Amino acid sequence: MTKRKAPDIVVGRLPLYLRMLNQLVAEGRSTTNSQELGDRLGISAAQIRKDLSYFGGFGKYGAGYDVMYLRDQLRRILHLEQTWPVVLVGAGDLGHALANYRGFTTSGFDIAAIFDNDATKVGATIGQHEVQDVARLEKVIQEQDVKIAILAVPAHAAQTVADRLVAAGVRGILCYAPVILKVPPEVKVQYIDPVARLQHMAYYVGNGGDAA
Amino acid sequence: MTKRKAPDIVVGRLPLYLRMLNQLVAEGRSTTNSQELGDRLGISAAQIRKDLSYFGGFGKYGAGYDVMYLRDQLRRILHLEQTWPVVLVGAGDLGHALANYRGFTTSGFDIAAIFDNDATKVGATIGQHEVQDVARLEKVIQEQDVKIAILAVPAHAAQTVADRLVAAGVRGILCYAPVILKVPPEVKVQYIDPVARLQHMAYYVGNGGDAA
DNA sequence: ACGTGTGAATTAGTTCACAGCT
DNA sequence: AGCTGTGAACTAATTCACACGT
Repeated sequence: MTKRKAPDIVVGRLPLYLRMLNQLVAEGRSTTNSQELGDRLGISAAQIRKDLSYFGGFGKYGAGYDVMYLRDQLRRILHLEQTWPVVLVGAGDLGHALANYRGFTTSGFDIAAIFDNDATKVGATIGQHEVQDVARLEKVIQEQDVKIAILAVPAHAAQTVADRLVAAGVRGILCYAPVILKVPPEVKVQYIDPVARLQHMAYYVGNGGDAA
Repeated sequence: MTKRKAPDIVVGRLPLYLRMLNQLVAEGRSTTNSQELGDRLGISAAQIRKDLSYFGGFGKYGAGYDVMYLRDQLRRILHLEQTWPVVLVGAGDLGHALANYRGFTTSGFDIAAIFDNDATKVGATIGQHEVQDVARLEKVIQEQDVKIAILAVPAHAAQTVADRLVAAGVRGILCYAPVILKVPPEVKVQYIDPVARLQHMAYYVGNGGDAA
C-alpha cells in the first residue's frame, strides 16, 4: 500500500516507467532492473527505486523486477485497470488529430464524445464519432459519468468551457489552450503548450551553449 | 546581464510570463507587478521576482514593472527577437494540426518546411506548404540554417529522424513521439506526451482526493 | 553475489522577510 | 509609501551508500 503521499513529480514519472515496461513486454523480456530502466529512460537507477518505494516494494531482492508484474502494479496505481471515458471539446484541426490518435485507446482512455459550438462542424464525423453540439456537454458527461476531459478550444473559450466541465463533474482536464484555468482544488489540470516548449528551447539554442 | 546560470526550471517559466505580458499589452495595461502576475499565473509573487532576478532587474522600485519593457526583455532573453525557422517532420493528422496552427507565427517561430516519407503525402499542400520528401531534410535544414525541429512521426521512426536532424545541425527538437530520444548534450529535447499527462491525471481522479 | 529498498547526505528549488531604491 | 531585488531560511527532490533479503 501507499506509505507516504507520493510527490506529484513522482506520480508524473510513473507513466514513463509504464511505457518502458510495455515496451519491454513487447520485446519479450520477462525481467529488468532499475539500472536498465534508468538507462533507457535517462533517469538514475536510484530515482526509479525511490519513486517505486512510495508505492511499495515491487522487486525481488537481488533479481530486479518482473516486467509484467511491475507493469500491472503501475497500471493499478495509476488507476488504468479501468478504461476512462474522455470527452473532447473542440473539433478543429487539433481536435481532429486527437480524435484520430490511436494511442489513447491502448493506454486506458476512450473518447466518449466530441463537442464543438460551431454549427458547421456539428454533425460531422471524426473517426468513430459524430461531433455533437456543445449544448449537450453536461448531459453526456453525466450520463456516461465522465471524469476526464480534453480541452482543444481557442484560448478565449477555454475558461468558460472549463467551468462547465467542472460543474458537470469532470475532475481532470488536459488543456491545450494557452491559458491558466481557474478550477477548484479537487480538479487536476495538465497543460500542453508547444509554443512555450519551443520558446524554452529557443533560450538554449540561441545561447549556443549546452542544453541544460 | 545574466548573473548566475539560470536553472532550467526557471527558463521554463519565462514563456508563461511572456504570455501573460502579451495578454496585459492586449488589455491595454501599461504597468503591472509581481503580485498581479503571480495571481494570474498561479505562482507566488516572490518566485516571479526571484526568477526575473536571474536575468537582471527589470522593475521600478516601488512601482512594479513596465509591461512592454518587461515583455521586450523576456523576448530578448528567450532569443525571440528573431523568427526561428522550424522544420516539421511528419504530415499525419498531428502534422496537419501543427502546420495549420497560427500560434507559432505570432510567438517567434515559422514553419519553413514540412516533410514526410510517405509518397502518397509528398506533394500535398498543408497550409502554406507543400509536403516534401524526407530525403530533402538535410538539404533544407542546411540551406535555411534551421536549428529547431518538430518531430511528429510514429515512435518507431523518431530516433532515426532525430539522428538525421542532429547530424544536419538541429539543436532543439520538440518531440511528440512517445520515446526518449538519445541526442548529444548540446541538443535540447522537449517532449509532448498527452497520454502520459492523462495517466498522470488518472492517478488523482482515481484516488478521488485532492489534485496535488 | 546481487540488486532492491531506504535512511542519510546532498543538492535544488521555493518562500520568507527586509534592506534598498524611487 | 510601496514594490523590487535578494540573502537567508526553509522545503522539496535527488543521489548516495549500504543493510537487507533471496
